Amino acid sequence: MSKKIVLIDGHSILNRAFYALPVLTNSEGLYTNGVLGFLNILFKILDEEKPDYLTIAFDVHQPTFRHEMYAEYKGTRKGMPEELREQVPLLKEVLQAMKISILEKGGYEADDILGTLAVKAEKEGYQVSLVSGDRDLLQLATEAIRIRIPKTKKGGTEIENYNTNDVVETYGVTPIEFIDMKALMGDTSDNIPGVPGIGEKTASKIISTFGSIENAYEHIEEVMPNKARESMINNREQAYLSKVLATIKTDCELDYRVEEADYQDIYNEEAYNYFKRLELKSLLKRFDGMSLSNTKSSEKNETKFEVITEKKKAQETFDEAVRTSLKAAVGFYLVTEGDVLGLALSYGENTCLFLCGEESEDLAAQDIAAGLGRLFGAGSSFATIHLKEQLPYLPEGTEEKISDMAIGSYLLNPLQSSYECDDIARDYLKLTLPSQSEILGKGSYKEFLKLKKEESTAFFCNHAYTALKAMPFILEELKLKGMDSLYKTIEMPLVYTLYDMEQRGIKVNREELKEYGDKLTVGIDRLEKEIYELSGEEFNINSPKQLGVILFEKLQLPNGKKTKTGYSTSADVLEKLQAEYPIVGKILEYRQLTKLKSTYADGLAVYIGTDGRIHGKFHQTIAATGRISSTEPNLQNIPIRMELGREIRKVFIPEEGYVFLDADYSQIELRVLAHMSGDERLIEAYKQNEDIHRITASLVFHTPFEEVTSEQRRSAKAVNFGIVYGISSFGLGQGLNISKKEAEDYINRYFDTYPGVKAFLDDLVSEGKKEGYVTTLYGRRRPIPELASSNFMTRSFGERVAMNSPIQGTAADIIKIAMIRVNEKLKALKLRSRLLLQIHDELLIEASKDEIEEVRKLLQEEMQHAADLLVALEVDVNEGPNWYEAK
DNA sequence: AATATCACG
DNA sequence: ACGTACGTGATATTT
Repeated sequence: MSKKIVLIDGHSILNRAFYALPVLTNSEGLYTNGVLGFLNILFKILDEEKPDYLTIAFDVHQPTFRHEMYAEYKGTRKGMPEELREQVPLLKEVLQAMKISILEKGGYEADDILGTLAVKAEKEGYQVSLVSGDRDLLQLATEAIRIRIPKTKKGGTEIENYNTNDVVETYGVTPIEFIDMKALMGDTSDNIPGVPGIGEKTASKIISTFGSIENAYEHIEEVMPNKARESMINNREQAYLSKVLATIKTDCELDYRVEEADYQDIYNEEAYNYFKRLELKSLLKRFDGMSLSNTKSSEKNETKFEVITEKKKAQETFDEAVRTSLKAAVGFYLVTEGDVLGLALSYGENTCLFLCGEESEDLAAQDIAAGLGRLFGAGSSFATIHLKEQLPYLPEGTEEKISDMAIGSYLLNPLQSSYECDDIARDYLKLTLPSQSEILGKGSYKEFLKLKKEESTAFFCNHAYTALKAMPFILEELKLKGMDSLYKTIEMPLVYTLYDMEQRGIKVNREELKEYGDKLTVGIDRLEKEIYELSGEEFNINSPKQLGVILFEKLQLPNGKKTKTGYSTSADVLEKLQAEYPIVGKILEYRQLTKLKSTYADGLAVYIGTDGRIHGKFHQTIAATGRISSTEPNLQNIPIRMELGREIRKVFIPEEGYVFLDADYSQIELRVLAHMSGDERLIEAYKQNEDIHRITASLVFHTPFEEVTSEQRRSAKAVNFGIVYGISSFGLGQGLNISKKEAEDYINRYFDTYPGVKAFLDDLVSEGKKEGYVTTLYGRRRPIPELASSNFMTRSFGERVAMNSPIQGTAADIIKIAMIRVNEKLKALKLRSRLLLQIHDELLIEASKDEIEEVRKLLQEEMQHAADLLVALEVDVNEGPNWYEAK
């Protein structure tokens, strides 16, 4: 293997890092977010590549014509903010302390320095990684030079990699041709004029056809389309100039020798002191082994993974795993894609991967199934990740034996955006693993196993390995935080419930859905004509930008108020104009219809499977409050509020011989509030078993119950909602369309009426501020970092979250308990009726006609008694031949 | 990839 | 004075 060198574009990465992270300072007031982000990326790359050499290049800020133009251009928008500027020297100091080779030279840009170094290193036989945030460098990609572009995705950084082929795949041109392509399309931020009228698509087409600008001019009469050809003819000079500007120099005069760029001693005392002073706490653990040895300690225990494709060897390994499972936990991960492709196992000190199917002639999926049967028969403690996806291939009866580390780490911190293996390894094992998209990209597991055997097997083994190693820490932490019961009795059993629901799916009448869509199309066409008529021209009504111009400029409608990047055309703005301007009503109606058509009529149709059912997915680790979410498609936002939309529920139907039973909690969140706050009057109000909004209105407005007007009731209802959302006078005013002052008055009256609620909400906020998190009745936590913010808006948001999360979260806990019990009970009683959907406070059951009464009772019972609160939970059950009728 | 809008609880 | 209701996901348009 040839030696590796990593070259980093210092300014570009620092810049990316700075904008990716929220502002962060140490206690001295030094800004550190850019430095922190830079170091995170640096360490990620070092851990991943373990290169032999490393250099970081900076351009010196003053010189070159090209650069001045750039500064000026940026100056017109926003210069480098002070917070970032001061981190440049700071970063250099830190890197110097780490004894990392830094290269900067006046007169050259970082691109040119990097280009020169990369080409030089390649010539000398090195494998080169060029790290930058800038796509310009793609022109340098070769087999030996890999361009790496870190992207700041939610939840961490991911790195896009480009060798020659990757550039071709992404842009349709070779790296060399990329220069010409860029020269044609131009780049304002680099001050490359390009050829007017040619964008990315056209440029790619021209260059992939002709190979270069020069050749394109030689055959200029063949260049298509006409517009591009003419523009090229008229801008010949500019095209050639652009090419010069776009070309990165590879022949800078640099006094640089690769051998001097080795980095031996990055974890030294001076560096440690810098990290400590900057309070880069998450990075400090990297210095743990410092005093023991100063040499390359990043060469940690490289776990060895074994790949098994022989039946005999597999049997023996299963034997060993079974023996281990009798006294210790075993980590596993089933690799599936339609079928089982393999199984990763981790036990004791051994981690291995069985491959079956196409990857092994000897080992079949049945062999793995048999092995799994033996293993789960013997052992009692297993750890994995994403259990729900593996359940189709696991034996029965694994409940209570398997832990899912993604579920556990979600409970420990529900704010993360993903709970993949690499996230968990980073958080609990301080291990840097490549993410799926980094090594796999967008390909399938099958391709992945074929093309990148070594990386893919390591990837799968890491799942089993990480599950085994991280699970004890996660379980311990859950216990410490009082969430072990939540985990064991709610979240893990729910995995199986959701799996059942996904498998069952819900039947949809395809023909009727089609008819519904056609009906919408008729209405859309009619409205479209009418709108064009009224506005005097044709335009794209779906474009808020174009619509804004038509309404507020051409037609001069008043109130072009709400802006951000133009006029707001949102429903609440338009509704206020509706009465006076007929076109506005048409637009609102048009919006409604197109929404129904695209999202529901057309959108749902593509998910109907061969069995005539839609098998949506339910996600358990998304919502910060503990709710479940639904995708592909989202079955939790099927229209109901408007009649026309509601109609679509008629296409959701039960199987022959079945009916739908729909059960929903009545005001579960308000009841939870009554319980948690212990407010006596609110509890009393519920005991009366009367319309709660009317009671509230009666109390708040000091009006006899019978005399409450519908207006008063509406206001009281809005206040009740507001309370649950984390009340604010502004928000309530918005919701009720009244002034902030009036809203404030309502809120005060409400709190006078229910003083216990006020005290409870105040307590939640102060608890959140003190502890950094709030909890539900079942111990589920929601951290609220916003409460510590000095920014008023951010902090206010945190306060509302502190008031809302325990209520919404407790309601979520309760219905989860109900779901598990309902599902279990139906199965235990051997009933054919089954749970299909959960919509936050509602369960939809497909009930066999001969079981209706039994199931109705069961639903009532289980849902009502899922929690024992100070106020009774009320459940309404409805029956119907489709979802529309059952609600 | 981000923004605007709107569907639900 | 600040400028917002809480929690999601899908689609179309624009950058």
